[in-house]
Amino acid sequence: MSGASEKAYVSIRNRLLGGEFPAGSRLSESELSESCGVSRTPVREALRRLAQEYFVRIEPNRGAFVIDWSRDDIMDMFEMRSMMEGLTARKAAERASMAQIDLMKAIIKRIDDVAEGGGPEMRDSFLTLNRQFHDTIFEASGSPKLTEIISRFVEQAVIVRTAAQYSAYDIVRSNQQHKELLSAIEKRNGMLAEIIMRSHILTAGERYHNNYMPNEA
Amino acid sequence: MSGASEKAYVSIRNRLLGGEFPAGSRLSESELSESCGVSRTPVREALRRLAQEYFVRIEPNRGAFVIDWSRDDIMDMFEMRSMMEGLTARKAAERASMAQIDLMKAIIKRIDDVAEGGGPEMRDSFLTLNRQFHDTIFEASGSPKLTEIISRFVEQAVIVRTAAQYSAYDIVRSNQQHKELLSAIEKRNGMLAEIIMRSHILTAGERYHNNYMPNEA
DNA sequence: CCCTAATTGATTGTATACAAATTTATACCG
DNA sequence: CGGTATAAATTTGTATACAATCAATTAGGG
Repeated sequence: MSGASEKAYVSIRNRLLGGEFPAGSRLSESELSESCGVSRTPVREALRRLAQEYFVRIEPNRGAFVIDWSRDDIMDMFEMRSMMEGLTARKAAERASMAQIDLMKAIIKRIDDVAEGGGPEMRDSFLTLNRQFHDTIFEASGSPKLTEIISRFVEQAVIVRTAAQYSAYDIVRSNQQHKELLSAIEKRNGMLAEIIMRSHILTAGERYHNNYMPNEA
Repeated sequence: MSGASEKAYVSIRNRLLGGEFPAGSRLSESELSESCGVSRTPVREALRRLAQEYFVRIEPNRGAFVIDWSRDDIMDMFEMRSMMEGLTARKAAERASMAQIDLMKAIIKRIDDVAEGGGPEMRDSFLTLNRQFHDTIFEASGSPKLTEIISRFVEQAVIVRTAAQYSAYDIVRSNQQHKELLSAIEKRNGMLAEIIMRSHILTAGERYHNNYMPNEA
């Protein structure tokens, strides 16, 4: 997956996220091949990968088309993600090691620092740390296969696209939920951890809904 | 995806399900290309597709390896599936049309007939009808994108592999749960429908666990 | 004798050429 | 003028040839 294939994948994916291709439009292999500077073979591979991540839909003998996501679709994805990550949180509460709990504590502290410090790179730092926190939960759940499937889901078009631009206040609020979640995990209260995680994801969905779709479109 | 690519996919998938390739073993593109009667190009495409369905894992520059699933992994998958299909059942209870409810009724009736009739094709008929029933729930949930994602999940290696060989008694029992589920949907009781569906899937998981892994392996 | 390094062999990754299918354009008929 | 059928052009699908990477083996040095 490295070399030309990866190059094509990154290029097309970035352009899709940048909104260069309108929803429903068709992606020509030849054109992509030219603009990516690789041959059609790795372009085809990249398109299949993007289809797996629901960026595009491939119709046999017709090509790749940019997938359109409705508001309802996106909220459904948040709901699904809330269930999936809720499940891992419950398992993490049952199985997390002390080292993993300490790591989560450290990440939470760093997120607080980031929110307090502010600055232009605040959001990027938060996204990275937030990702690390959730990955640690995955790790602590002790279900590698399950975790891989959910990670793949989180990599999907919608989820990636909805990586919201949090304000400092939003970050503090989100991190408060992290603290509550960690507390539940420390107490080995799986059910509580699950509910808190679901709430955590669903409130993120609500925030997205309010921020990015204030009016009917 | 038709033609040579589909041919390679079906061939490799069947052989994987038939246990021809041991877990962890490496799949050579050249050998598959030869045995499938197509060139390496569609074989590579088929392997990527099988990687998406978690039949194999592809390591860059190293090839495709048959994935091994532990008992815990499989039970995790049932748990995940129970949540996913529970979600669609809840939505179906809120949105199902009369025509869809009637269709489910008809399918339930046909499953009862199949169980009563017995015969050698009983299990195949049940699997088909059972699939139709669950697909109707998906359809009735009114969330096409969500449904597509879940359908893809159900197509995965583990789920397909665990399509258990039900006895006539098991079929009757499973169909009883279908009836309870449909009753909840008719009453527009989403929460009840969700719980019944989750129970339905999890009991299937238990049955698999008991039937196929009676002893520690 | 063991460990390291280079070379050989084999396998995956990429590019290109060709085949098949679809879309578009055009000519013909009603 | 509209509709259908045919034909050309474009695009995807497949096969093959070549390049790059990785595994194994062998040669060399300690």
